[in-house]
Amino acid sequence: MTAEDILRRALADAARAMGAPDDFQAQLERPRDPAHGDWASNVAMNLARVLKRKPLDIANDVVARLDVQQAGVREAYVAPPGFINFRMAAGAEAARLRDVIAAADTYGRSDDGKGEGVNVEFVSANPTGPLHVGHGRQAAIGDTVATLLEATGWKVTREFYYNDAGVQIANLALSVQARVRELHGETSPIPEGGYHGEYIRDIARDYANAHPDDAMAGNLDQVREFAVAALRREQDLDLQAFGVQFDVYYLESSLYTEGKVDETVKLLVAAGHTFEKDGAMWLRTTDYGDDKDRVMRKSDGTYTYFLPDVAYHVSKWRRGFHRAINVQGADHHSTVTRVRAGLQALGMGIPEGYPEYELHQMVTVMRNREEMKISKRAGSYVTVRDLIDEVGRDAVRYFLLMRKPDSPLVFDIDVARSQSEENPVYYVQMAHARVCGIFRVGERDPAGVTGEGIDYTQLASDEERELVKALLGYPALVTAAARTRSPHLVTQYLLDTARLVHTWYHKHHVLGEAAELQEARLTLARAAMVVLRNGLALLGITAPERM
RNA sequence: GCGCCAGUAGCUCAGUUGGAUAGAGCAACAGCCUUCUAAGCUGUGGGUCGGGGGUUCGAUUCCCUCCUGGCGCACCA
Repeated sequence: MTAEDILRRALADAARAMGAPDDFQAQLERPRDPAHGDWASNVAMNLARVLKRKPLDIANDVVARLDVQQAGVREAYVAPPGFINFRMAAGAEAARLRDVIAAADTYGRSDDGKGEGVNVEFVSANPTGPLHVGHGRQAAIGDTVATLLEATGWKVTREFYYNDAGVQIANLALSVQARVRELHGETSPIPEGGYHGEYIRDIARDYANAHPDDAMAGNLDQVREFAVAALRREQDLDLQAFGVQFDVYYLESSLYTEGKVDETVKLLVAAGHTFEKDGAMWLRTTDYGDDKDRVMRKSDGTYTYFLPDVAYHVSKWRRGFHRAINVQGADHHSTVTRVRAGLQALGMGIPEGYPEYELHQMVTVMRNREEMKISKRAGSYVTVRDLIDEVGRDAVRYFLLMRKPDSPLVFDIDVARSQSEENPVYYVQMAHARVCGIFRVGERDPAGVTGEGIDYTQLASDEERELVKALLGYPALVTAAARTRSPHLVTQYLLDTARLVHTWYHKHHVLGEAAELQEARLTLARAAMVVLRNGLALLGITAPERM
């Protein structure tokens, strides 16, 4: 049990002894200002109302009841308006660096999820072109959320949903057809809603070579299959370059071929939430919070996109995922209510909040202080590949994760490619490399530094105490980031921790100090290495040992 | 018009279930390389947390309202 746990329990026990409710939870936090101690609690203020007493009096009573020597507390005192502050004994916190080092790669992991399954769906691009920056943001967020969940004890399935059955795919086929005909000197316009990127010409050329018998690309089914396969391959390469791997690729077309769409319609009709109007079949989504009812089968007999979406989520549920997270662009937020309404209408016992959505705002790419909108290959948008080629995978991932998903993101290529202090990803990696450098220069094997037999009171400076606190706070950070699905908390944490490492490194020398001090500092360096490495690993970013 | 998201330092953004004097990076200015990586460090200046109400011991955080910006409001996906 950590000092934090002991304190929390002691506070809650004292509070209950004074009349607090049985389920009372004591809050404990790291004060922003070190002058307020190493830990602080506001239990007295929270209890003031219930106990009908002044916070200061309560605080004093609580302190009088505490016996927290075992947690390493040197001093507990009260500060107005009723905070209880704790100061830890010298070396008491640093001694836990031993645990950090012992846990190594597993430091920060927990069993929050208790091994339960969760499906994380992201990217889910239509196979109609290379992945764009928005997909990149989604890939980075989705992959990292998945990793965070794995790190906190969930059994994660990464899933990619291919919309390979809609109107857009038909347009893709027609676009390729037009380019094939162009190869033979025909002027054949790209249809309305078609695709103009250079990659369409590549596919057309490949198709012509592969199917000389179909010179004018008259076999649209064949063209479509060819084009979809080509683009799926291309997207796979994009994802591979970005370091993202999926467990399941789910094809929208399979929902039709396996009869799941028809089945869903039947279930919805049977459940009594549908009606016919103007030759179309509607779902009464207003029963579930939508502002208007939605067409599910158009008057021409085809389905609107949201019906297969509902069928798809039924599939997730039936595959045993009682938790599903969809990472999508915020421009799709209107689907949230609809899909959930469809699932509710089925009356299958699927919870109201299923699936969860993690919606992210748009990405704009800047270069030379101007918005960059075109890519050579894709034409009308910047691709993930463009970015990776320009600034490298690590920087792309880090930059796309820096902001909380709710914020629009500005990707500044000039900053991302600069190898200087203004680039946060290098700043963090550099902190790791510097610490590694100590071991290299000192010809010490990091694995030999276990933290055993160390005099932790040696780590007494402000810089060391702050760094120790940051390193010890890592597991809580991972838990919080996973629970709130917030990768940006990790980038923020790494930046903060890297700063503490750099400051410490600059101010305190390790090699050549008196033996006890040197060993204590090596232990701190080793622990910092572990945390930076693990944190970067969560983001899918490398932790170089030298730069 | 309706819905969702945002509005915090010159710029880009954090701010954990409401806590103590609101933070970081960049930019600006002034310093630091015979010392484990200067891809680094130190210091300085910089704020009506969009406006106005409310809840409370306490609000950037919760509620209401208004303003501004982005996105979405199809028998498109």
